[in-house]
Amino acid sequence: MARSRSAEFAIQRDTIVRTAARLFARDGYPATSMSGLAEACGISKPLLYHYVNDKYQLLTEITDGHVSRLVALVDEVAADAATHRWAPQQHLRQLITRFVEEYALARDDHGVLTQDVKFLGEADRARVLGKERQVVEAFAHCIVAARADWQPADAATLAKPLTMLLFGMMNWLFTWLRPDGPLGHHEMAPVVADLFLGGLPGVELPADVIERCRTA
Amino acid sequence: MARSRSAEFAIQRDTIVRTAARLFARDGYPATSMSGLAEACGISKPLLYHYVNDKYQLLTEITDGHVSRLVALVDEVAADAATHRWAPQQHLRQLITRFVEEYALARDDHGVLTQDVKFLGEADRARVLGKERQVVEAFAHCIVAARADWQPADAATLAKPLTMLLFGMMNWLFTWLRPDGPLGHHEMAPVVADLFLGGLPGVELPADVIERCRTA
DNA sequence: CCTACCGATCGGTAGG
DNA sequence: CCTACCGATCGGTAGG
Repeated sequence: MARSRSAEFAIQRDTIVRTAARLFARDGYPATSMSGLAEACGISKPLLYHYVNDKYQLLTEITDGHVSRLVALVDEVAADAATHRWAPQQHLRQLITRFVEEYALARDDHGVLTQDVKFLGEADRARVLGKERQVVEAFAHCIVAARADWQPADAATLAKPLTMLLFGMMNWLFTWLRPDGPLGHHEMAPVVADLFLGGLPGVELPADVIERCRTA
Repeated sequence: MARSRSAEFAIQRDTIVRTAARLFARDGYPATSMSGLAEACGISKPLLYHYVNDKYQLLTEITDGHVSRLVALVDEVAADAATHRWAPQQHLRQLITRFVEEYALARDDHGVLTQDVKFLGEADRARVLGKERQVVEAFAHCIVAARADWQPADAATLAKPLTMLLFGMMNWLFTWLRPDGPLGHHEMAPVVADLFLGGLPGVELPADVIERCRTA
């Protein structure tokens, strides 16, 4: 059965969005031209504008689509954790593994998310950052559960910063990990988990810093 | 005593380079216009071009200047380590502290280095990445020394990736740490060191992965 | 002849 | 679905 016109349209459009993500990730949003994108897609510029409204629409679609999948991934892993009654450490390890896997699959989209979110307008940026915050909170909640010795003030001060250190490792991964290198993301995910879970029990802040943050 | 004309020139020029770093870090190199830079400096565009040859010169100066200070910083800390006969763990902790301190002082420059190095020409990029590699190797050397149990193949496989995880945490720090927040980089540097040094002893890769990387 | 600097505009190219 | 264009703005420089 032949595909309908709208199915053909959706396929061609998706190719364009994938190509745009690749170029945005490589050159950055402002340095990517729509002519260059048309050329990379093997189509004319007017035809490109048959599939997309404007350059900005590509940016919102790539960033919002990716961060929405990350929010869904957090929920998926939480469901698995409930089913299997995972300890917080195992839950966090699974979050790390699944996120590194997703980042590898959506390498370009993730590059655009970390690099070009600043070019979103205020409303779109707020929506994307809101979803990022949901993801961060899921990780932070898991980290707090893994540190049963923390007082509420310790958790309030340290959970988010430690989460961001973890995201620093994961987000930075794909800036240096070569896809054709001997070590892939599949080998690195457990290393990230081992390093973070191994270091987590020993992290603490001086009591006066905790107190200052609590009253700030 | 009045400053000489060339001293006035150097001061005004430095102000321009600092402002360019701030705008590049905020908006990215391609999205920053020379008209906007001139306006931010409170001077006309022709006067801006009296101080700098072109836009690209600003990018090379900011990135190369910053990474050169990082290379010097590595040597400084190595000298301190030799003087005080620091253990590798203490040496690494000091590297982390001093680097986080330098990143905080040169926040804009570091943002430009991590974000806009791709807009350098081939020769300039090679020079900057070469200096980055020097810095990475100093950290990696320290990490290997801190893991006395490693065989040469373990060190060859794990040292660079672990170094990059550490740089991921440090480089990502200033994307989320608010300068006016209750927690500053001064409090976060020991947290980064505790987390990394606490997790380092427990990190390992399966023997077959080490073997595959050794023969790759 | 040098420096410091302005108002105006250059050749090209961006998104659309 | 292409050629031919636009309003604007880019990086960089002219004359005075």
